[in-house]
Parts: sequence; C-alpha cells; structure tokens
Amino acid sequence: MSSYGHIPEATVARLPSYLRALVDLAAVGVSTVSSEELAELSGVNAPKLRKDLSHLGTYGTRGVGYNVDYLSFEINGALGLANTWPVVVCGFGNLGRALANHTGFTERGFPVLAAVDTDPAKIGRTFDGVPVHSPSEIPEVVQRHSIAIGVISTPVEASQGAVDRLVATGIRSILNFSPINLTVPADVELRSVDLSTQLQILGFHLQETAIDES
Amino acid sequence: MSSYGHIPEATVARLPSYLRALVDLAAVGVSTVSSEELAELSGVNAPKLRKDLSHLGTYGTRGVGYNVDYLSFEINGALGLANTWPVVVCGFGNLGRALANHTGFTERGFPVLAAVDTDPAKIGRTFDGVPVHSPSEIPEVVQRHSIAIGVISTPVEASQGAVDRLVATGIRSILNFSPINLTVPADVELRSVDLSTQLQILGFHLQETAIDES
DNA sequence: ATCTGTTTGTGAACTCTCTCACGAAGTCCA
DNA sequence: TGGACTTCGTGAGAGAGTTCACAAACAGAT
Repeated sequence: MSSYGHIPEATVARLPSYLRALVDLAAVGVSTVSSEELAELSGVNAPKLRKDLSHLGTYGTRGVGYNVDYLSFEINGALGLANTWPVVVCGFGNLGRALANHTGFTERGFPVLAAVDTDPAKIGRTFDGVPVHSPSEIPEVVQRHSIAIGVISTPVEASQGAVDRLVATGIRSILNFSPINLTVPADVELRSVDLSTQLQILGFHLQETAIDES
Repeated sequence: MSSYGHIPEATVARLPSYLRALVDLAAVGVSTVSSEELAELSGVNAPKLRKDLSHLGTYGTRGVGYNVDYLSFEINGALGLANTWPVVVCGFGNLGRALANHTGFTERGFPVLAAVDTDPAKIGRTFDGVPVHSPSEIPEVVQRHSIAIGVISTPVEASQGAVDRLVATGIRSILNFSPINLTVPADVELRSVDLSTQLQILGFHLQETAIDES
C-alpha cells in the first residue's frame, strides 16, 4: 500500500529527473549512490534532493547512501509508473507525429495507441504503428484502449474543440501543446507546454543582458 | 529606454500568455480590457494579473482598464520581442523538423535560419526553407546569421556534445528538448523542456486520484 | 463642480519552496 | 567492543510567489 502523506508539487516535478539518473546509474552497474552524486547527475543540490526524497519515505542508509534499484523502484511507484497509461494524440501534423514517435513516451509507460485528425487523407491509415481516426470515433477508441491521457497537438483553432471532446468521453488528464489558454472542468488536470513561450522567456533574458552591457 | 527594476521569474513566465490574449483581443477589434477579462482569457486570477503588470509599470487607467494596443506594445518591449533572435535547431529528426516548421517561432520573432544534423543524407539539403548543415559548420553558420539561440532536439547521446559546440561558438541561450541534465557554464541560460516528464507528472496525479477512490 | 460607480495599484498576510546546519544512524577497521 | 568517519533526515529560518482587501484615481452623469 503506497499512499504518500502529501508530496509538494515542486518535488513531484523533480522526481522524473531523479528516476532517469537512477536508471542510467543502474545501466552502468552502479548499485549505491550518495545524495551528493545523485544530485549532481540530476542538476540540483544535495540537501534539496534529500528533502525531496524524505517526502516519499526514508529509503537511504546513513553513512552509505541510497540503493539504486530500491530507490528506482520506490520513485517509480510514487510516480505511478508501475501502471501504463495509454495516450491518444489529437492533431497528427508535424508535432503530433513527432510526439507519437517519441520513444520516451512508450518507454516510460505512456504508449500512444491512437491518433485523431480531421484530414481525410490520414484517417484510416497507420503511421509508425499508430492508427489515425476521425474525431467522431474518439469515444469508441478511448473506451476500447482504456485511454487515460489526451495530448493536444492540433492547430490553435481546433484545440478547445478537441479538449471538449476528450473531456466528454471521460478523459481527465490532458497535455496541451497549443499556445492558448484552454478551459476545462475543475476535475480535469490540464498541463500546457507552449514551445514559443520558452523562447520568449529566453528572449527576455537576452534583452536584459543586452541592456546591462550597454 | 526600457529598463525594468526587477521582474520576478514567475511574472516573466506569464507575460507571453498575457501578450497572446491581448493580440487576440486586438484582432477582434477590442481596444480596452479590464484586468478581470484579461485574466480570464489568460487563465489566471485578476489580482495576480494586476500585480504582474505593476512590475512593468502603471499602464492601466483606474475605472477603465487597460488599452489593448498600448499594453501589447509594452509587454512586447519587456519581453524583448521588438528584436528578432535567429535560431539554430540541432538534431533534425522528427522533433527537430516539427520545431523548425512551428509557425509560432517565426511569428514571434524567432526565425529558424539553420539546422544541424549528422546524417549525410540530410546535410546540404533544404527542408521547408531550412538548410541543414554538418556540425563542423556550426561556427560559420552561427556567425553568418547572427544566431542567438540554439535548440537541442538531438538524440540523448548527442545532446551534450551539441550544447558544447554551441557554447564554444558563443551562444548563450539554449532550449533543450532532450531528457537529460546538461551542463553549461554559469553565463549560459539553459531551459529544458522534457516532454515525457510532463506525462509523468500527469501519471502521478492519475495514480493519486485512483488511490483516493479506492 | 460634485457625486456615483468602476477599476486599478499595492501593502500586508499567507503559503509554498529552498537553504543550511547539525543531530542521528549507520559502516568499517583496529 | 569502541572509535573514527561518512552520509542521511530534518527542523528552523530565509526567500519567492500568491492572495486579498482597500485606498487612490479616473469617467460620466447631473
């Protein structure tokens, strides 16, 4: 039974990178790692790492460090990666295809089992093992594959409609790549990744340093 | 002359979404907007929006709201979007091509002027107007186009090498899509977007609610 | 010119997150 | 068995970010 008291959001957001570092260590045959080393590999400082892990439980051994396999197992469990969560990709353009092919998804238990697009030339065909359906087929496809997560990579105009259809079929977790503020019911978790927002933040700092130097 | 005292990171990260909402409003012919309305469109609450904007200056009119064009202009300036910052994409696979094609980049002043890949079949060719170069050509290409930002979309194994080459040529702003912790000198700004991390965070909450319901 | 209604800008309280120092707990060797 | 050494777990304090309530400021009508 793994019910964790309450794990801060900031900690949850870092667990994946700890897990990745641990998996890499295991692949090289390392069996024990100190908070100092693991922190270095994950790009955080050691006290933060220890505090983060302390929210999951006390999995380290003082004087020794952490057992790589054991800690991997626990973080894996905390993140719910023991389960696999099937994914549907809405909008099968350049970005959608890149996401569906992204090996990191399937590797970590998020197989892309279906795609949705409005283009008649794509519907019914299969690209890299991913079948493309028309929007009207969403309810049937979601149910058949027990899909848990929807990814939005449609053009901006279509994204709210796609979200609404996903929500209507019962999907409660959505990862959005379209650059717009989408509205969802309170019980739906929506995470948005806006690619050009990231560039704009870089641009802000570029300008800042440019001003400093003038 | 636009030197802002100091804008909190959290505020900077939200400015792009305010700007997008304002541009949309302008396109529909709206000339004035209240903090309440703009906040709604941007997916934040009104006091937060007002506090964010207050860090830039006092651009609103009490009793009236904000002038859409004026506020757009100011946020645009704050984000440094008056300039254009040319981009080079390293790793021209599925993701790299999708990013290079991403209309949001060029639209917002981040034109992708060049790509880099190790595949001899791609080097020398041009895809969607983006010429592909070999890694050895990076210094020349960066200088010729005055490239300010590098995007990393290579396979994991190649990403640190790509970053090192970019840094060596003088690039100080990097947007990384590979799922690994990269090391850069202190004066280089590195932002990382790990697509599968986002899914893992969704997975965490999915499991949480699954436990709550059991 | 004054009054009413609206909406901004912001100080103060609160929450979330990070940092740091140190006690607690283990290993290893003599 | 005991002492030296290493490394974790954590409480207390600092800092960043968010919320809220309200005074200040403006428009518009009379």
